[in-house]
Amino acid sequence: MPELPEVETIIRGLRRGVDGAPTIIGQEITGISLFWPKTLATHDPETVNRLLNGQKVLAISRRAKYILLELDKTFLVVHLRMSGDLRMAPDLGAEQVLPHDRFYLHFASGWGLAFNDARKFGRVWISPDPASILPKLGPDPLDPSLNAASFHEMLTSRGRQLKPLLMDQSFLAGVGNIYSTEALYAARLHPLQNSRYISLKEAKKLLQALRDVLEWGIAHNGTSIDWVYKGGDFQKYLKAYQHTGLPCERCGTPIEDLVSAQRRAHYCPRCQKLHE
DNA sequence: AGCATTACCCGCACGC
DNA sequence: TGCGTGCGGGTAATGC
Repeated sequence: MPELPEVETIIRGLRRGVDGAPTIIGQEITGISLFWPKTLATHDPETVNRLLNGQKVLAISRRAKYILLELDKTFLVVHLRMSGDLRMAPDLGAEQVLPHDRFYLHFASGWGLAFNDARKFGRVWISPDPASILPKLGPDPLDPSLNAASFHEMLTSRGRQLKPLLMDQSFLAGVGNIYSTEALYAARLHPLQNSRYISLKEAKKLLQALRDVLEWGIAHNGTSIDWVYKGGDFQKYLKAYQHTGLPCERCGTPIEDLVSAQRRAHYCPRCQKLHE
């Protein structure tokens, strides 16, 4: 389910405990179960059991859309891709509890961490050095050290369509289709606008829009737009994403959509004009 | 040649 | 029932 707000919501739940489950922090691993072998990208199950057994979860965090579970001696790195989910559940046995459960971490407490993933795109890595697992990633839009001037420089030095550029994780890390669409709408920038001709003022507005949309999404526990992800309600506040044919909230013009880099983009043809 | 950008593709559930 | 679609990104292909 992952864009940054959904990943943040999942992490927050695991850290604080949710739906009667305890926090994941401090849980001691007693073993794993693996129902879809491709899920585990780095080792065979026997090696992983040996590597993880007896270790405790020290912390949970994220880098871009990657979830990092810090253990005593290594890291568990998780990417949920399109349809993955992580949940704490009691009494996870040797058989999967829900359809599409792919991987369990069993804890000494009797609770377990389940990795559920209908589309089988998600992956789990184990490494003492997460940086060696992660691909080249751009700055996080929520990182306060990213300022308008450097964002402007990033945009104008690239000469690419804004929509696919914002979703390029090596350019900016954590933004996907929903929140890039919403941010461009809020900033009144066309999804196909060439980034080379973005003004400083526009860059500042776009960065602020990205932050507003992401923070608002986090505050609403993410977006539950289809069967993939439940629990969030940010879909109630979307203004452009999947609004094709509906009137623009600002000017009443019907929202249109187009496809760029294999991904759909929704925009107001009147508010979001292309320019040099 | 070498870097930057784009297209294909991976399982599956869902809605028209 | 069949078919298009998709909250992602690695890798191959192509472009500059």
